[in-house]
Amino acid sequence: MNDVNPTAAALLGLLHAGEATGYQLWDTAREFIGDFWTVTRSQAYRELARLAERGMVQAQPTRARSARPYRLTDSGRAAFAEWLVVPPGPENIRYPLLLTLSFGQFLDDDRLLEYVAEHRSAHAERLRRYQEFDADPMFDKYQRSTLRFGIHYERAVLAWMDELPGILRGSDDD
Amino acid sequence: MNDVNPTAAALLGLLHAGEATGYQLWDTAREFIGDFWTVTRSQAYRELARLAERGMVQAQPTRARSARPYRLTDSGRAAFAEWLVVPPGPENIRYPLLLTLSFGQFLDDDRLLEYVAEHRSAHAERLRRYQEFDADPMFDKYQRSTLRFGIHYERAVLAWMDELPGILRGSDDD
DNA sequence: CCTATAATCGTCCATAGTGGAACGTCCACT
DNA sequence: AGTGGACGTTCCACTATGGACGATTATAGG
Repeated sequence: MNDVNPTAAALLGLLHAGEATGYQLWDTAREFIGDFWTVTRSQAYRELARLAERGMVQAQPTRARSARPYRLTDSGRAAFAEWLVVPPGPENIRYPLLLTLSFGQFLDDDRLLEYVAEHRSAHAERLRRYQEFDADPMFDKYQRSTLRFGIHYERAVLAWMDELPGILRGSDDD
Repeated sequence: MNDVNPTAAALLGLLHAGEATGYQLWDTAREFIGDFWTVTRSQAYRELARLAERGMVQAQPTRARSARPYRLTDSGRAAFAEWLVVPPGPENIRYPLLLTLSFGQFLDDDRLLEYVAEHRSAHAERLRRYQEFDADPMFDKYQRSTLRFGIHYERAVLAWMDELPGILRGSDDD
């Protein structure tokens, strides 16, 4: 009926804060939900166009730089509310490093561990950033909840990475 | 040049173990790399067709049930080797529960915690399964490495979920 | 004030990934 | 002999990714 996909729903959710252009929505999506729900620019524009067709958002007069803000309609608000009460599905992880690792028999272990080390610094950096945010009182409890996920996740990844040299170099057999 | 996408590369990797049909590849991919790299059936068939066009796999005479096995060619082996030495990119997580959670202000906390509880049991079950595998000596060190990721990950998710009631119910403000 | 540079904004396109419907074949079991 | 389930393929609609291209506006330095 009025069903929207999660990405469209996210845009509707963000539009509750007031009208915004595709670019702005993409940008805020990146900042607020980008760590667990990617929205590309093309996608934002396409979903907005579809939502407009279906009357869930309404294009406003264009501003400078031909910026076209969209405003949430009642129908859009309703569709968002409907989407919100659908039990969320399982997560989906795509981790190229693990894919490479699983074919490790065709590569040398040192190379693998280099890849791991490169990723490690990025994860350490993200953890540091998350922990800064965590100390910041400006976030509400929902943002804090997702932030806490990030912290647990990054810590797990780091712990795992620290374990890898022992596993890979530990034994040459298998 | 001979660049293949990660999914195609995974199929080439699996084909090192001997010729296989699209169905078989999909099935083994699910089992071996499915936890961090999903390959759908349609995708497996499509990538095989593309790889065949490019001469990286070769269709063998069809067997029963019009099963068409593919065999790795030298060119395919080379393409896989090339792919393997490309540093793997960052992971990509799509977690609908976190998306819903980030819009938690429009939902009641009890409902959110119900969603969390439902997911929790699935994660607990996966952790249990992983830990069984971890005790099994039949896995080589590369499989064990990816398995260890799963264990760290599931533990992190569970720890996070156990923290949530305190965060969501702890304070009504923000 | 002027200009280079960066940020904002939109469109378009090729490629990649998801999920399920539809359909046929073969096997095991009753 | 019939039937349910596993195997196997095709096709399709929808969703997502990432980058190219081009235009406009803000802003910072000279």
